[in-house]
Amino acid sequence: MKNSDLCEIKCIHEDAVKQVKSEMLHETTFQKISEDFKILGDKTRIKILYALSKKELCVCDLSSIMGMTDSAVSHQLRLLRKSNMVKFRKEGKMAYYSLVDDHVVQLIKMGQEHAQE
Amino acid sequence: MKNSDLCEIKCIHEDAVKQVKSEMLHETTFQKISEDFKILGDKTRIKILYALSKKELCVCDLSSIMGMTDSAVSHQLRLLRKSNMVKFRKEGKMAYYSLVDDHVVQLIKMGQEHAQE
DNA sequence: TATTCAATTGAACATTTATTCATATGAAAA
DNA sequence: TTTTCATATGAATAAATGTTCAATTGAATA
Repeated sequence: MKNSDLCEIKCIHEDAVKQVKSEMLHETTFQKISEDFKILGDKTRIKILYALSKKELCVCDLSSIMGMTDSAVSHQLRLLRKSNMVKFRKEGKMAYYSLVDDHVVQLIKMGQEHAQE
Repeated sequence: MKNSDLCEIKCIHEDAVKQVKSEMLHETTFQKISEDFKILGDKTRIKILYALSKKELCVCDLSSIMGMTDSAVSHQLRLLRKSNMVKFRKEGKMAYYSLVDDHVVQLIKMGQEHAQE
C-alpha cells in the first residue's frame, strides 16, 4: 500500500501536512502576532493611531477628534501603551501621546492598500 | 484673547485638532482597515493563513495541522473567504484552500517583525 | 439506490471586549 | 488649602466572538 493511498483513506495528505507542520512557527510567535493585529482590529484604535501619526496629541484632543469621551479614549490608550504602540509624556495635568515608531504606520498603510482593492 | 488661550481653557489645542481632523481618512476606510486587521487578530486564523502560504491544503489537512476539529476550521475559513483572503477549489468531496494573494503574507511578515522586537 | 465521507452550517455556550458611568488621582490655579 | 481640571481607573453592561455539538449537503463509492 502506497503512502498516498493511506492519505486518501484518512482524508489527509500526509506529506503535505508533515511538510507544512515542520514549517510552522512557534505557538508563542503566532500568539504575539495575532495579539498585535487584534489591537489594530478596532476602528477606534486605528483612528487614534492614525491621528497620532500626524501629530502628538493630548487625551482631550484625541477625544475631540474621535468624538468620544475622554474615558473611552483613555481606556484604549492604555491598551495601546500595553502593546507598545504609543508612548506619552506628562506636562502638568496633560498627557501628550505619540507613536513609539512608524512600524504601525507601515502596517496601517498596507492594510489600507488591501482594503481599497 | 489669543487662540492658544482658548485652547488651554477648553483643554483642546484647536489648531492641532483642526489640522489632524482634516487629515483623517473616511469613516468607511477606517472601518475596512480595522475589519481586515480583526481577521488577522486571531491565532487560529493567523496559523491557517500561514499554513496556506506554504501549500494549498484541504480542510482536513488544516484540521490536522491545527489540531482542531474540521468544523472549527471550516467556520474560520468562512470568515477568511468573506474577507477575501483565501479562495478554494472543489475536487470531488474535497475543498482545496489557498491564499488569494501574498498581501496577507506580507502583513504577517511585518507583524512578525514587530512582535519580535 | 443506499452508504460513506469531506465539508458546511446553525444554534448554543462561554469568553472576550468596548463603552459608559462613577470615582480616584494628582497637578495647577484660585 | 481648597477648588478645578486633565487623565486614569474600576465595575457594570451590552455586544461580539470562537468553539462545540448536532444536523445537513452533496459527491463518490459500494
